[in-house]
Amino acid sequence: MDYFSFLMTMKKFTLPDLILNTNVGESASSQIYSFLRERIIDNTAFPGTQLSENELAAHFHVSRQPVREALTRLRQDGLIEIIPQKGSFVKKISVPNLIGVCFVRSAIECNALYESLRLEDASFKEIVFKLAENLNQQKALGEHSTSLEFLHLDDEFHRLICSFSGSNLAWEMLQGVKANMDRIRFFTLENVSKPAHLIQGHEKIYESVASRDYFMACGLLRSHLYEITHTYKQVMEENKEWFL
Amino acid sequence: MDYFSFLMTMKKFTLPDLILNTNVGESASSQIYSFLRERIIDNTAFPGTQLSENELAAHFHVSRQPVREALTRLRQDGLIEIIPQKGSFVKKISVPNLIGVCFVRSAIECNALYESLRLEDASFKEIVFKLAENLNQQKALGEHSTSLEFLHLDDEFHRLICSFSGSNLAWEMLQGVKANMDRIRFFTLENVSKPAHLIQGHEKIYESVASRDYFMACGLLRSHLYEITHTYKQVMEENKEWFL
DNA sequence: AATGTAGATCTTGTAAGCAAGTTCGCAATT
DNA sequence: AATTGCGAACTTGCTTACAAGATCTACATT
Repeated sequence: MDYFSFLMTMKKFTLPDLILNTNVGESASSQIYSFLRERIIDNTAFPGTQLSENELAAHFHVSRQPVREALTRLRQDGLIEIIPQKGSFVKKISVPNLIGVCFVRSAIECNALYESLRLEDASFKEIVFKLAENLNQQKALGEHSTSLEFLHLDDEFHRLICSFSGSNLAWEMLQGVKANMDRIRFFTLENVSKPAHLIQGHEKIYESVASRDYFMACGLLRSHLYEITHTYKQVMEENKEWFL
Repeated sequence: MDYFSFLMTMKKFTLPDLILNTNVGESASSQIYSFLRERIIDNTAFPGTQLSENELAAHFHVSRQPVREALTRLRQDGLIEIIPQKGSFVKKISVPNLIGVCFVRSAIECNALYESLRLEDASFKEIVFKLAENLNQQKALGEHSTSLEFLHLDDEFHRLICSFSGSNLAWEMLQGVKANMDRIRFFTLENVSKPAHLIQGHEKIYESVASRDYFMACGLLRSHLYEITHTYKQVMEENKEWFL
């Protein structure tokens, strides 16, 4: 049993003492925010976990103030819930929210594909080339990759699709609502939707895009994005208390 | 010259002393956040305005902490920029961001229209009925309304369109990215895109939706949403220093 | 007159402590 | 044994105070 698995068996979310990087231009609260956000998305801090300001402050060797700011930002992200005089808790995964995110993602990514039709040829080919590159990296990783490594490549693939819209803005906006979905993907990757399967999906999408078959690409992309609305059920079976 | 206009002529953003509601369950920081967010969207706190933590704390008769939390949330919304040891400033309006928001909105709202085709008849008719009701309210307000009143009805119209997707989630997600767009709409409403014109647009969209002409409705909605990418230019001419 | 430097005065970041509400356990009482 | 009540130990919200960097002004120097 590795360290993170061990943590997940504990009732309270505990951390090793962590020394924040004081030399870098990043503030303490910002570093704490990034750290906690990652721990929530990779489910080290699983749904329902209590995040105590005092405890976190002690672990990071800072006062409560920077921790409070980090928690405020996490609440804004919809990842935690702060109840006055009770505590701060990692939110449970909301299935309606998951479906909503799928809808928003497929709406935006498919429309980005549609915009690609208006793109000038050079720009179009540039993105297609980057997609091919990314796909090769996915294959190179193969089954030997960790979930986190593959997730980054998967994100990059979909970011490139969004860039067909002419800018990176659409993808950036998706980040704000994507966190809840990523928490589930972290699990399905190891159980149901393994990398090999996702790579197949990406490959089909890529081929349709490259051959400028918009309708096919759009349909495949939509199915690909909505896959999680089926696969989450298996994760839910094993961890019912994590879902809302 | 009314009070708000007066404020807008000043270099620093100043406020009258405001007493926060202590009896209500809402925290001080939350009240300050809501207040400042509205002032930024209605351009009382115009782009470039400095928001001093000390000054705000004095005006609200609280310490810096709740003000800091409010500012942190505003930064997360992309409405202000906090520069350490320099100050917090209302962000300028970004034209690329505006175009990005238009893209995201039209992608989501048009896809919601598409989902309406799968909706069962009763649900469909219920939303159409609400749209008609809303449209009547818009007409009732007429030209005698304030920008803010009309904006609320306009928002409700588009929220109803999003509800064709089966839930309110898509609209809620749009709120996070819509703020920058609303700042411009507040001006164009009084200069270029007057309510009467927008009501005409809404009416045409409504008719297409009601007669289940998906392609027409989608096209009209898209044009309607992208209108601001042309009308903003007039506002920009008069206030170049507010734009990025 | 132009320039450079020191200091006062801004700014946000962080620390430490108090206030008020919730929860949980232990002890006294019935 | 069951229940009730009090208190200790938590929680977050807010206040106050200090730290450190940025900026502007006034004065001295060239």
